[in-house]
Amino acid sequence: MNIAEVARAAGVSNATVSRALSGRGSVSPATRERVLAAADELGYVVSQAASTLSSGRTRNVGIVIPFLDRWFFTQVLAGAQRRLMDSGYDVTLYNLEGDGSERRTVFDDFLLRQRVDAVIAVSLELEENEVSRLHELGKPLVGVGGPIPGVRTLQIDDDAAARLATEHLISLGHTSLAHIGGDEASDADFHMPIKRRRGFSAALEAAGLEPAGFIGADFTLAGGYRAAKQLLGSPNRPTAIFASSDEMAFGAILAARDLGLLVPHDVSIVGIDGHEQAEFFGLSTVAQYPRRQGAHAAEVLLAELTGSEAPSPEVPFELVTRASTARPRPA
Amino acid sequence: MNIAEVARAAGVSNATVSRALSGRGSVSPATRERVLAAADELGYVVSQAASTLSSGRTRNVGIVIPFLDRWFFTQVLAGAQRRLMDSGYDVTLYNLEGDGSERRTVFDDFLLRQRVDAVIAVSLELEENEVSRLHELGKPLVGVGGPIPGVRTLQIDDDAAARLATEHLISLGHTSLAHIGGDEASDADFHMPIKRRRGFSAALEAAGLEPAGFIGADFTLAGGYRAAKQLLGSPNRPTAIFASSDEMAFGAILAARDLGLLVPHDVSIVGIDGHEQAEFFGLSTVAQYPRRQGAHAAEVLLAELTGSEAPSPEVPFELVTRASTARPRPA
DNA sequence: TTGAAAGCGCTAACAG
DNA sequence: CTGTTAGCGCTTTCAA
Repeated sequence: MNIAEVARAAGVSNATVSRALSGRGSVSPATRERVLAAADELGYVVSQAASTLSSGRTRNVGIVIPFLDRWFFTQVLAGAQRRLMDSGYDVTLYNLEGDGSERRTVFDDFLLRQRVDAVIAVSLELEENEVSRLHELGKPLVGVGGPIPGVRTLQIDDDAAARLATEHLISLGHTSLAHIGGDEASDADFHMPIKRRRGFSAALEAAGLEPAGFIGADFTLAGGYRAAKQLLGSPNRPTAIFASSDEMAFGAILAARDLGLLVPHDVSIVGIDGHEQAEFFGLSTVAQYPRRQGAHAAEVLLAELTGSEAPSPEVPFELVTRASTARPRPA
Repeated sequence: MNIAEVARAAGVSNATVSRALSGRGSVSPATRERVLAAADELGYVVSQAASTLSSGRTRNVGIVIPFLDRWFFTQVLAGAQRRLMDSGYDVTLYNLEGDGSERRTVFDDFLLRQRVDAVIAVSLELEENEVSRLHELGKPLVGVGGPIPGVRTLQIDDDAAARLATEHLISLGHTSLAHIGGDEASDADFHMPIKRRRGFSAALEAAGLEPAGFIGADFTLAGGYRAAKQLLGSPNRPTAIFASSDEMAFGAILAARDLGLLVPHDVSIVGIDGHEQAEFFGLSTVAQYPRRQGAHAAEVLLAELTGSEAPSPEVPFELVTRASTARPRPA
């Protein structure tokens, strides 16, 4: 089943079938109608390989991701995949987790094997030559969740988001605030932890307050738990904790409970993310929308691929207040 | 940069380069050496499209998945992707979550567009004609996490796993056991909930016990929480709960705590999955290894594609005992 | 073991 | 608006 058979059935040339089916070039409505009918009847679908070979377009986008088991990443992936599929694009997934050897493979072999039209890099710090090679090949590249030098990137303003979370606590009247943030090890994340910590500090400073503590941990429930245990177990424990991610914040909530502390009565806790379980935990958080970020990234790429003007990448975030934050208990 | 340039550089024909690089057909060691050197030097990689068009092979496997935000699925995906990448295969991700309209698109357009050599279906009940169309196209198909009629599938023996979990509780001396399982809505899962419930019942029956309760919920933390609250809030609450998934079990643990019950002192809780957070929660569970299941699935496909004998799909599971289960408190 | 040559199925100039 | 035609780059007979 190939284009020729459709052409024969519709009584036109191969080229016309190609035009009618792809939408490139003009075809009279009547002819298009006939072609579509014939193609449908015969159950014809273009051969991806032939089309690619001839046109240079693959209708395939590569998504490179550092892990698969973090909520943020899968959300971005899902959002991007969905948006791309809606436009008839396939998504090839490159999961870099592991020893790092696959990273070179991905770049040297896969991306260069002309398998993709464009690339989305999620929370990944690309090396300069990785970026430039993609550029040379004319492949649009957009980052999500971390800035890549010279590359359009979608990410929330981490500094501002952290400030928002902190100011929320301050506005409630807290004066003893601690922060649970990323440790040095979380470097796949472009200093994101540092920016959030900076936002925290800035908000405190603006209010004339001193930080009541900082503990680095990894971005997991267990990490948040351990850090919070430490913070809340100390003699002069803070009355409020800002955690750099919701998963950490969940851990902090559990730690507080295990210490017999009531949230928010004894300690207020706020996170960043808008994780789907935040509602369950009653967690106040600065929500970001990774799914939309993924979809936006896809749109930017799609626009670049079709030569239209790329949409301006707005990356909204907002405070969602739930039961985990309240005024501090009067001393 | 194409095969011809490499051929020229190595002083051989295109055909020989193709043979040397693909390993199909015989080439003298010396020649192969020269070809590889030339290709490497020139930074040549075969054009996927041209190769596919000419050979009919895509070196691409489609993975179809119902959601992206469930631990089990992403683990399977990661395992399969990794194994396939190691063998030089790409993975195209089809995420079916949504209204179901994309399901037809995926089958009608994407899979038939000759974009994949094989398909892995994760926890997806395929319709008969979907299966047969893949068959007609000669595309190997393997399922993970749910049986598809007429298709090789990797999945744990749900009945046996549930029995194992239940017997663990019984062997500790519990006589009042309840079950939190999937509700009717979880139908993407091939009656898996039903099989697990059956295993639970069978184990009780074999021990001459009556079930102390069953509540259906969805496979989430919140679902498990609500169900456990109900179970544990009742006047004659069970001393042990078997939850169909670890996430549900986490919810049950939190529910117990919120009710002021001690785990395992007042109530023992066991799950199924071997979720990465099970350790944090101290959850006893019947661990399965979805990552390995994904890798196995990939191996089966790879074997079928190369014509070698497919490995026998072993799908192990085992009881991992932690702090959430213990003897019932003497009455 | 190696080379010559015929496609694989589609797209995009170009001509009309 | 439509047809003709020349590739796209590789694989695979078939011969040598």
